[in-house]
Amino acid sequence: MKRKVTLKQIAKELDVSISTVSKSLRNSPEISEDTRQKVQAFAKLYNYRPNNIALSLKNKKTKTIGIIIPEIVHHFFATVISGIEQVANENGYNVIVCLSDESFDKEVINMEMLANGSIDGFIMSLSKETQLKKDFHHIEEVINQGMPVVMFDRVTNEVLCDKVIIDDQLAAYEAVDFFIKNNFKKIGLVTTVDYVSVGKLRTDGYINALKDHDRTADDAMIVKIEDIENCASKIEKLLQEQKPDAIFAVNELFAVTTIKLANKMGLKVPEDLSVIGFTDGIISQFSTPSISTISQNGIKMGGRAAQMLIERLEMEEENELYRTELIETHLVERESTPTL
Amino acid sequence: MKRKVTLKQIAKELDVSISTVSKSLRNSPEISEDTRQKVQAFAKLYNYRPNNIALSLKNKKTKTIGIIIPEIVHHFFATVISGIEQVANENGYNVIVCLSDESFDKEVINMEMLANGSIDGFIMSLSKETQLKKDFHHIEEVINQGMPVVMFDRVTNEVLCDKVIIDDQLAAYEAVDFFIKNNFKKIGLVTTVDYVSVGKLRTDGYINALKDHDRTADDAMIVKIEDIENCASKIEKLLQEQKPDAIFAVNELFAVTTIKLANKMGLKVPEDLSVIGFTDGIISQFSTPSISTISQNGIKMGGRAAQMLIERLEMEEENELYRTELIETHLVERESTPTL
DNA sequence: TTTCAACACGCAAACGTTTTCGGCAGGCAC
DNA sequence: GTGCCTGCCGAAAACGTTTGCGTGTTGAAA
Repeated sequence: MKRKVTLKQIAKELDVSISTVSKSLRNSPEISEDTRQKVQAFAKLYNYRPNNIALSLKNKKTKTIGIIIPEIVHHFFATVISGIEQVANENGYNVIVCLSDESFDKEVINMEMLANGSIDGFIMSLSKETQLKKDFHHIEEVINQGMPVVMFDRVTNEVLCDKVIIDDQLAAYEAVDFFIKNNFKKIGLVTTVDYVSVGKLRTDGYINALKDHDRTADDAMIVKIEDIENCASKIEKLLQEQKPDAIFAVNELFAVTTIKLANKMGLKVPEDLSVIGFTDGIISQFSTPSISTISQNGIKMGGRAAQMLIERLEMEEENELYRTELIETHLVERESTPTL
Repeated sequence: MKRKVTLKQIAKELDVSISTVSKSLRNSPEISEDTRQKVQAFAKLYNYRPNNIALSLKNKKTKTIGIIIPEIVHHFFATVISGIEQVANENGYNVIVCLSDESFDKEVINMEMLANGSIDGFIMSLSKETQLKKDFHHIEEVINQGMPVVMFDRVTNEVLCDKVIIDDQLAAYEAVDFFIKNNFKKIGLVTTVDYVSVGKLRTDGYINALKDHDRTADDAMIVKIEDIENCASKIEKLLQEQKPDAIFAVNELFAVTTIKLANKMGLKVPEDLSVIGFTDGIISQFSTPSISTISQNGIKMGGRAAQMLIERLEMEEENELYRTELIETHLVERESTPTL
């Protein structure tokens, strides 16, 4: 086993100083052609590669981006990571991934862990618990220490930083608008509890769309789900008692669950019930019927977030001007809505 | 903005030496109660945290695990990462994720990038291209440099290292065995091209199960798919010409695609055709009908891989004895197979 | 022969830690 | 008064880099 070779070892072997070796490898004109070639040959032979940690310490840059997300076993977040990783890689950055598991404490611990020099900046999406507690001091703190943060998807207005989101409210509006324009009468909503920021926005979009068409949003037509495991009865109740002809669900899990329950009750989708979901993930594509949905391009979102972070990292002067970028969405029509 | 405070700054403020500060914070008995308290109070006030990079350089340990996988937008790999992250976190490790995108070159570049000090060890699954080329010198190299590697799922016998896999052949055998025991006559196989290691093993399991029951594996009953985008015609041909009553598919994408095509041809699942897939992912759970499948616990797989790696990292003496651990699988019966 | 520039290289600091060792002062025993 | 021990602290090395600056040697010009 041959261990990694260092400048010091090369210097010793060739009987020159460490600085000579370093300069030779970096093609400094200070060094004679002769020794330079000798050193380079030797370095190549022993496959010398500078130690990243030492470079990080010296340069005070790690070329590493920290990602903190609630879950990775979630297609949307996986696509975002994929987008981040791609852009990061193109720019010579690595990504280090931490999962908060929707827990405030884990989010805080992970941030503190990474903030102590391991990374140059954060890309994150808030955990549910953090959104519930509205406690963002851990984020404020790293920003105060001069470490840039880019938030995506689940963001908050209470923290000043770059953000990249979709227009959740508008997207939801468009889905409901689609229903209204196509003459659906009783449009139900399956959404999250209000403290989930994106859920709330999508709920607002639903309500506004109805209002703008002179309909009232009836609370009986709205189901707010806290826990996906125990949501069946609530959705069944909505389907049974209100007999909606269309359902807008704020994520694909809610959409597919609604469809499954409807099927069990003898309702055919899309004949008896039309469904539009949110997030164009695996489920929407492959379930039967495939689900019409608001596409939310995670790859693009992650890519933009990474770009914004890297731009800020490589700016000379600091800039207090924070941007919020919108990633466009659109309705993907599939089998769960009728072709008209 | 207050930047991160260092030992040096504390030392200067309190007019003591750096070593005194360091020792005070680590509760060394060398330091008087008095100064110790003073230093600790000051450090707490300014929220001192040791710099990870400096510690890594000094200790020659980064407490970071490098993960290299073909894709993250793939439920199985996401669950594996989740499992790795959990165990890593419990042991004070972080994970840094790189994606090879199924490309040999990206796999090599990523490994070289991380091997230069950024991480303590690798957990990886081979890219398709690497499996095709059978070129593993990049892996041999990092192992030679004393950096432990744990491979999972897509592994190779040509590299000596710890591995964690499922018994792909046995699992496939059991799926086919299930069909045979339940009196299915014409059992088809939808699999990958042979160079994908796990695909080949599952194919072998299929063949062996047939042989053991005195049936011959007919090539006409086997479809080998290179590219999921252009597989429809091949599968349709199998369904049409051979009229199988059961299909074993080596992953869930193949399974759901087969079901969709069968539906299009007017075949009902499971009445006219039974299907068993592989990998208990989102698709299998939520498609209609839900798909019977061989469950492959990614969380457990990742967890075991992380344990093996960390054990090896924290061993004193080096140990050339490499283990291959098997994660058990089982058949999850759902709607795509008849209840008997 | 002296002077000076160019050339080639080494020294040392710096990044932020931890830890070994040595030193200084005070107190105690003789 | 001398010697020694102990308690407390600081200097310095080490991890692996990069880089500004100092220095010695060489050759040519004066």
